[in-house]
Amino acid sequence: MAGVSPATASRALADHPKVTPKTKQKVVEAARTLRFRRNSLARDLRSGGVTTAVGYVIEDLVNPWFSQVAAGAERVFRKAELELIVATTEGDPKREQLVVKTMLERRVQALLLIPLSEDHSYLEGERQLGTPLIFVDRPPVNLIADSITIDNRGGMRLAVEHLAKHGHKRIGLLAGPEPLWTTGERLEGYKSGLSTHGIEFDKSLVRNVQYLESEVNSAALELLNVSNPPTALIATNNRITVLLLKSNKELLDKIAFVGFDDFELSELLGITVVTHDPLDIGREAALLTLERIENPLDTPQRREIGTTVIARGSGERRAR
Amino acid sequence: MAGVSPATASRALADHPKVTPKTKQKVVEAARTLRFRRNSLARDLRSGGVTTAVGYVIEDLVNPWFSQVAAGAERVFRKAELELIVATTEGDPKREQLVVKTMLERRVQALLLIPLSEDHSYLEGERQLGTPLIFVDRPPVNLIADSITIDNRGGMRLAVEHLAKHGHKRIGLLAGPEPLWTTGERLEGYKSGLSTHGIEFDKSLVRNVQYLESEVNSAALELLNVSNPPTALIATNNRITVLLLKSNKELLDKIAFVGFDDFELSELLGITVVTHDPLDIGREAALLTLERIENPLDTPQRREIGTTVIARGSGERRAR
DNA sequence: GGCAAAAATGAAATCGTTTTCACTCTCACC
DNA sequence: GGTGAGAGTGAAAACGATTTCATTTTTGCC
Repeated sequence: MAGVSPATASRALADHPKVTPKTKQKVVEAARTLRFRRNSLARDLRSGGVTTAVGYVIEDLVNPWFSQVAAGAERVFRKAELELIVATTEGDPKREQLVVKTMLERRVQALLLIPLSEDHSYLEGERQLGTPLIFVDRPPVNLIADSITIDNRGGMRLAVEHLAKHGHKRIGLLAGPEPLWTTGERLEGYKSGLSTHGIEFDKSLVRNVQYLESEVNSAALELLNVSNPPTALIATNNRITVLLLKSNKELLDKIAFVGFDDFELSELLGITVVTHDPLDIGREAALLTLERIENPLDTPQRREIGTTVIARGSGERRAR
Repeated sequence: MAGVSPATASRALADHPKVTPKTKQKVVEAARTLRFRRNSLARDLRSGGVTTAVGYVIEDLVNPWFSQVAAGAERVFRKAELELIVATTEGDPKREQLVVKTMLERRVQALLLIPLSEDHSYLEGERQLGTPLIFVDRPPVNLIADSITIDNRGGMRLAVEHLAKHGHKRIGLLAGPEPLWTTGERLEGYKSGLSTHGIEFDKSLVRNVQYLESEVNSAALELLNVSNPPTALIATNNRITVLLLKSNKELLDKIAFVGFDDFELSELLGITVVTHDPLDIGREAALLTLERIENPLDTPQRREIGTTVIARGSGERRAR
């Protein structure tokens, strides 16, 4: 329509320097009236076969923590003109593989992954091909790749220390499901914190629970009814904290309590927590991703995000 | 490597019927050892130039409401083997245009949009080209397109009715920022609800606020200090409700209160709300999208998601 | 074994853009 | 006016898969 070759048209629309203003104007005008939209598929295919997108694989979008991480990452990627393609695994390790495969076929520049499966050797090939793989919240298993995690052990040590400072020597632990890597780490941090303060680890003060109101409630009641019961309680994540609040708020008025991970309205409810900023994790993960895109051959890194205690009342009650 | 032509290789990997099991095996094997990954860019380009992805443009990922909607949509799209590409506008209408353009260049099958801008005529061309455009939570302006919204007016009428049933005749309203379409709708619903119950609309009982704790607090205090003060209060969205709780929980113990939109821990706090399920919105939006992909020429629809009252105590206090 | 039909495979075009290379044209300078 | 440099443009290849059409191979049957 502008009476020029596709080559010139392409150059005109790409702001190429070697094109007469007159020609350019003709092309731009024709493009507008034809409602021309450049096809990125063809464009990306031609120029190296890599899209300007980054994949982000998560368990599920309903959990605000995941979307906060996504938000933090997105803000960084946006500046680098990278888009986010999101896919969920729905807690199914098999789906993880499928979803990852689709992402890679889509030729994303990099892949952020909150892993589920217990073995990531299936990604070894991809790693060798040079696609940056960034593990978020949990490290890779049987694979060498970059990862960003929370300082789970350190955070838990902080929680124990906080309670110890307020005179507690019997500290109960409501922990999440066992197989989770983070649960294990936090348990280790708990033990390490106890030993630092000369408190002996007592297995009867630890309960692993599923995320059900009833189960959390009964586990908490059991914990408080052992002989020589705890004077303080720690929950290893915010889901447990919230379930505990829903099922048995009064219980938390009687003892000292510290939760791991913050949650909305925690301030209003006066719940002391050890926490971190999910946006930070996303941001750091994205920054690491950009570095790895830049230098794909550098040694993979393992970075940790620090945690802090926010005192709001529940964790500052002194031991009897 | 398998000693066959690209044509045969393609057929073998695509489970084409006309390919010998033996050849297929050779190809599959070669693909594995070469770590072959099909390039969707090329594939999609060849087959019509449309990706198997749907764009989702939102204001920001931090707000759980948006990600819940995304989750609802994702679940439907997953079954249709469509992926979600997410981009945020960060509250900038100009960015909306940019982001939408990028999505369309990426050749998404459809575009879900929680619109920000006040004029969507810029999408008219796209609509004519047949790309399904689905507006979520707010309808399009100056454009005919599909939309899914909450029944804002109906919900607000429910809230008023609920309070009226408990004897309230003076009902205050803490409303969000004026320019928002939803705010306007909810205000209309409030007025309509009042008139149904023979209560006269009193402008002095309505306050528009920005999302700041201090502003919400002072607006609430002002409302309760007018002559002949309200005995009940409605907040037009959960952000206001939460800010009110944070700034002045005691205030809500004194009067009847109904919030619009639910929020985490509302149950624990005993806050009565008019609500809907964001997952529903996402689901419906996705279903509508699939329909439109199927029949691009059908007349655009405007669907509404219903609301219900959940009584939890705060809204059932009787008027003095 | 020969022949026709059916099945399997390959050659080549295609999707829409970018880019290299070659070509033409303009312009400055001698 | 001729020469050469440089700017602007076009022709054509390329990206990696799919698909049509033609060709080759296999199969079934007499």
